[in-house]
Amino acid sequence: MTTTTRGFATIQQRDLVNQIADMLTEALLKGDFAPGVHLAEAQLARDFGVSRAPVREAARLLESRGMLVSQPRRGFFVRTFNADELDDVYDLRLCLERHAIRLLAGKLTAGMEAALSDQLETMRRVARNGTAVQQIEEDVAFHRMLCEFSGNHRLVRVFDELCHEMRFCILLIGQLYDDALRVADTHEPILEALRTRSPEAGEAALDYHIGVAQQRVVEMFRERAKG
Amino acid sequence: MTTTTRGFATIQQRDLVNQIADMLTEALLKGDFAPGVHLAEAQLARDFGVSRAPVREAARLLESRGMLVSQPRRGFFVRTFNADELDDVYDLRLCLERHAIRLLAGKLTAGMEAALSDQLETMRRVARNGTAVQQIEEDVAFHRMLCEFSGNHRLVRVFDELCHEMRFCILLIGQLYDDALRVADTHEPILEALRTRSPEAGEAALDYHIGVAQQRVVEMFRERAKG
DNA sequence: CGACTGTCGAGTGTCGACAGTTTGGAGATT
DNA sequence: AATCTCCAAACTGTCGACACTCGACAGTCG
Repeated sequence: MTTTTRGFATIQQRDLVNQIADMLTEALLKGDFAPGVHLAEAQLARDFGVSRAPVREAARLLESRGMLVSQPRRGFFVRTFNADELDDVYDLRLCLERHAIRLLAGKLTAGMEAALSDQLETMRRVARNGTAVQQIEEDVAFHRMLCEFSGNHRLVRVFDELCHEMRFCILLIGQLYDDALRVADTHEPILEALRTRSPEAGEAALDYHIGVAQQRVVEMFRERAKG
Repeated sequence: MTTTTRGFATIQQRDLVNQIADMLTEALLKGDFAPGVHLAEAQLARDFGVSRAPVREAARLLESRGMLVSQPRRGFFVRTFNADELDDVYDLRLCLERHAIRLLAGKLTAGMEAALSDQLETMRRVARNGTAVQQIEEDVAFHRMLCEFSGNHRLVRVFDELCHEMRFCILLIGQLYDDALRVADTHEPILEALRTRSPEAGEAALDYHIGVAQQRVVEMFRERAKG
């Protein structure tokens, strides 16, 4: 959080574009728009009570995040995913996190370890009494920490992009965690491997953890496409 | 090239936004704008002879590609790179290509091998009589093929983004290849390793090849920042 | 009956304009 | 001389409007 010299939080210059982008994102994740449907600028502008200009820019933003696609002279459409694309996303995500773990294993500090441990505790807490969305967010936050602690900021940016897409697909499926507490526990081996400072052990733990999730999510997604 | 049933090339619907984005990209890569300088929409609009709307959208596009950054109420600025950021880009690029090689080693077809071999030949040709820009493009094309043949389309997209940034930095440095022919030759071991279908050998060849480039480019970039 | 053509509504691409903000400098003050 | 204040110019964010394009539907001709 950026702060002024007096310690006040700076007033967020949340212009219309970002507000609209956030609202659209939320609507997309809530499933208000079916994949593939056309988003008319003028209609959205009326809905939000603004002109088309900021709507266009917000849509472009979401396009760059892979949530919308545009066709010349036809406008914006909600991004459609197929199971293969989702599989690619998970594959790439694993690639990134493996790399992050490899980097991280060589320079894990006590502070990082504590932060990861805390995050795991948070996951367990929301697993007991939290919404599905919260559970997903805290899960993502753990993995994001791994990326952050790797020290490669560019990697984090790509990870964030992939997360947007995974979230999109997961919430499209409906529900993911039948036993959130058990899912939270499966992160323990990753942290355990990191404590041994062994890149190989870390990669192995990740391979298993993400591999299971990938298989499960992609499978559910493939089923949903059929039914 | 898409064609109609009679063989006509489809008319490119190149709207202003894409044209402007391309021209801006070219100008940035040519070094017409120093890193960090402010790009005024109205001025660009006058230069291009259009209104501000398409200029804004083009700028947003370049922002999403990481070539510009924007600040609320202040507008767009040419992205500045420091050596550490460039190092991150190369680090991530190696991560991606290692993954691509790993995937590719298991399913290399004769067609893929021939394509890579051809591309290597093209590199040698432009190394003898081609511009520095051509040499870089053909070099990138070889590595892009590796990503494409991996079968993970999402990976290719990220690779393309990283390439934009690397190109930006490399052309900022001025020149890269003192001996382009030798550089082209250093790709041979990668192809050779792939022929043995060994993921480990492929990764090792890549590690060396990209490691050398990374060290060299980042070093040159760091020097330039000082002088 | 089928294929082509003209028309119409919806929607995007682009433009010029206005309001509020930021910036840089002239002038005043210490 | 250095710093502060205030103002004007420049710039961004947003808006409403217009022209052109696309897709659909009805009508026409073979």
